Amino acid sequence: MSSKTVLIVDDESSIREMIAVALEMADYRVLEAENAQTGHAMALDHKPDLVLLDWMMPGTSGIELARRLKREEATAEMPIILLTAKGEEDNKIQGLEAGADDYITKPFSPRELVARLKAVLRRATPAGVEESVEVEGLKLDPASHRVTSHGSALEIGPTEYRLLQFFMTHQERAYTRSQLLDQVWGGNVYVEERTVDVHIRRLRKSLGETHQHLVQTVRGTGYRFSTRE
Amino acid sequence: MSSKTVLIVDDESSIREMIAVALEMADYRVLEAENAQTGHAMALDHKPDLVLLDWMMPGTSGIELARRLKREEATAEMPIILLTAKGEEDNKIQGLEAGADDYITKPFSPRELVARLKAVLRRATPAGVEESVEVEGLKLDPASHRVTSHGSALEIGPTEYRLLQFFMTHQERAYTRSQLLDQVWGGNVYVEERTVDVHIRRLRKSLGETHQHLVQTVRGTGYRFSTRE
DNA sequence: GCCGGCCGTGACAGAACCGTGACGATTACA
DNA sequence: TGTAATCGTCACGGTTCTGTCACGGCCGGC
Repeated sequence: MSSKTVLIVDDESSIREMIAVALEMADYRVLEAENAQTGHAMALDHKPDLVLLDWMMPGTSGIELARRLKREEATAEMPIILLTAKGEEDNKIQGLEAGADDYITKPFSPRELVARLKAVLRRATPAGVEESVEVEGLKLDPASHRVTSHGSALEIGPTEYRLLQFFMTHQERAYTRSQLLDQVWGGNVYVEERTVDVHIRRLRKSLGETHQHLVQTVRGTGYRFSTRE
Repeated sequence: MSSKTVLIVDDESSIREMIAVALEMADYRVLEAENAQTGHAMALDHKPDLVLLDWMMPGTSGIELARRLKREEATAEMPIILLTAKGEEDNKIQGLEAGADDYITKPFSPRELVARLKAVLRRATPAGVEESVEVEGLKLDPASHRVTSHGSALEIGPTEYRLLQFFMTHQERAYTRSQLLDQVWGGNVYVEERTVDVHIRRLRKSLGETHQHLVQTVRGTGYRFSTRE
């Protein structure tokens, strides 16, 4: 579950700070810019998953930046949430016409912010239609989030599920513990490499006698999922 | 999933335009009329699945048109959403009495509009289009808005009903709390994810011993409705 | 056959996750 | 206008999952 990156563009550092704290607590990566120019540059540079834009800023205004971002190919798909001071309700339509995806009126609670931000991200990321995979009667179906062995359900924990999913979509190739941590646990976590071994063990146990030969140890390297020997 | 047709009746072309864009992005077909007369004609002519009506218009007002549409056989089943300027909250009751299915205050975000429009379509689709669903003696009948277990009625709240309906029409698939909030609550609401858990609980309680195994927890992910396992 | 490194395995404590009852607020209804 | 129903949130507790460790077996090289 790789965390998303959010770019905050606001001239008041105290506001930026508040938002940043709230977002970091909700496990988002945060970038900050204090004016439209640097904001624009950072949007191009870091490709954040979402941009939080203050309406009123010295120099180029938020809405102007919003228009610019929507106009450019590289950033057009980037969801934008506009922040505005209370009592400027009329701007709402103007803001949304500029291409903003949502519009939050100050003052707002951090929780509201996070909730609306989630909603916007949810919409912006269409659920990937993942295909189910089957190998020797072992079937993993992402839609129902189920693993079956010749039709009967297997008990399997969340991490084992992800591990198996990764393996089944990347068969016949050896991965180091480090690579598996990256791919299955998600990059920026600090976890002992030996932990992989433990989950491999648990996965094998879940797979049972029938299928555990599919998860193979590559001594000195890591593990591999393969139907061949 | 053939896309639905929405008729917009508003005298301001900029508003019509904004709404049209939003709806087209959400994959609806859009018809526009700039006054009640042509709106009325188009409603009869094209039989849209829903009508968006501005309250204040020169000549015949939106609410008047709403009443007329509800009075005539051919258009009585047609869901209507009224649009009104802010600060005219009092009209709400009047509007709903006239037969409108929902009531949106300007300014509104396209997102909000689409969400509420979906909600209205979901619950107000003319009888006959929505089939009743039955699974293991548990039957949900949209026409009578009733849930029965082997013939005897079940007590079930509005939200639980919608939740169950969604589940029964989307079986064998796991949904995250976030997705359920989108689908059942409507995308623009700001509600804690754990709230889903509580309603799942209430739904299970309503279903009773007999059927609660159908609502399954997918640990680490969300919930699923399934007859298997 | 000996040895060092590598890996399987069981145990464990802390964290994460989910079910559940309760509560205040709002809404619907009589 | 009062009463009931429903909603969203919270806090508590049980259960499951996770990451780590330690022990010991296994393997390969010499």
